Formats: sequence, C-alpha cells, structure tokens
Amino acid sequence: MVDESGRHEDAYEAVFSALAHPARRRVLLTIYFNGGSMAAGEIAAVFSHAWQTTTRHLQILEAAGLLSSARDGRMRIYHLERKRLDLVRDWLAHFSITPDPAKETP
Amino acid sequence: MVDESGRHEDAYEAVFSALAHPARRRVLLTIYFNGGSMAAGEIAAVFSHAWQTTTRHLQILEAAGLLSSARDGRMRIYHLERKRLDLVRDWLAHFSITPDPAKETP
DNA sequence: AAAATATTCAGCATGTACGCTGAATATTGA
DNA sequence: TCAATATTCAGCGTACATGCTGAATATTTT
Repeated sequence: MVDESGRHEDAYEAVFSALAHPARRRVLLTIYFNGGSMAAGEIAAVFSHAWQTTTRHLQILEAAGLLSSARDGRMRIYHLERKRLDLVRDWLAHFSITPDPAKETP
Repeated sequence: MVDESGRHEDAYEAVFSALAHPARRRVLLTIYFNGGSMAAGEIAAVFSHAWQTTTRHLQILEAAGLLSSARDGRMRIYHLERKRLDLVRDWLAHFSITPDPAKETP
C-alpha cells in the first residue's frame, strides 16, 4: 500500500473515478457557481443528456461523497460537499514530500 | 463550456481519466518516491499485473502528459511530469472562486 | 550472427460505464 | 381522488477499459 495509512484507498477510488467523467466535473462546477445547492431537475436542465442519465451521475457523485442530498417537497436538492475535494488535494500533496535525495535526478 | 477558455478540456479529460485507475496513481507515486525517473521494468516489478498491462498504463499516463519517456539502451526510462498535476490543482481552484453571492446558501 | 534482455504491439475475453427508454414512486394541486 | 410534477429505478445495447497471452521489435552481449 502506497498511502501512508491505507484508510483512504476506497475514498480515493470513489472520488477520482467520479471526477473522471466530464459531465460529473461539470455538475460540481455548476452547483458551486449556483451557490452550492441545486435541485436535480435544475442540474439536469444544464445537460443535453436524458435527465435519467444525469440522475445516475448525481448518484455516483453522492456515493463518492462529493454531493449530499435532501428531499424538499417533490424536489431533491443536491448540495456540494466542497470539503470532499480535499481528498484530491491530499493526494496531490504526496508530490510535495521530498523524496529520497540519494535517488534525486539532478 | 464551463471552463473559462475551453483550451484545457481535452487535457482535463486525459489527466482525470488517467488518475481514475488506482494502479496509475500508484505508478506516479512510485516514480516520484524513486526520485522522479524509473525504467519500465522497474515500475512493472512493483505490480502483480503482467508487465504488458503495466506498459499500457504507462502509455496512458504518457498520453495524458503525466509521464515522459526516453530510450536508454534497451530500457525505457519514464520520467514523472510533476507540473502536469497542476492541471488538477487548477481545476480544484475553481472551487475557490467566490460564486455569485446573491445565490449563496446561508 | 545468435542469444539474452527489455519493452511494445496485437488480439482476445470479460466486465463495467454510459447513453437510452419505459415504468415506478413520491409529492403537490385541482 | 385524479392529474401534474419531479425524480428514481430497471433493463437494454454499445462501446470502452483492463486483464491476459503470444508474437514482434530493439538493443546489448557473447
């Protein structure tokens, strides 16, 4: 296991996989620039996909912890979980740890 | 197009897709902690996959710009392109831009 | 030149992702 | 209750990803 603890392996997997699809990255940006929360239908309206396709993307994002949701009447409001993106930052931070200088390329 | 310029759309696609696979994330970390460069065979030795499988992962990482490579005798040396990871940081930085306050959730 | 080493290419099987459509569920309004 | 609205669930087809194996290529060594 490369990760120092192993605790986040599954989380990394979920988050990085979720971010791999352009529509899902765009969902996150869309919600963010809308103030952090949006109804499923509003989000779906941004895309040319069938709305059921967007539903699945939303579920994947929620399963990855990047969104949370709550029913509000007959709508479902999705809320961006910005903190979850820190997982990506954490992973990137590995590349700031100084590696073994003995092997450093000049 | 959500991105302010659109120039990086394909790059985002390549980089985020490349990072979606745990073996490829691990390749990057492995090379990094080895000093930034490793022969294909050395990298493949880290994994339990057939080495041909690792070859393909290396090609995907190189196509995404996360690795570069050069022949050295009968070996191929892969070099980590750390700067390319800035693309991910750039994308994450979108979530630090203050969104329209009128729509801000309290 | 032949053998050994290091890596890549090509093709195959299987599983998953992602688009679609149609049906189902939940809530609201008449 | 019935119709309208908002969303989800289920199933299908296609395409792609990812593992494998075997053959091919390039380089070095004998």
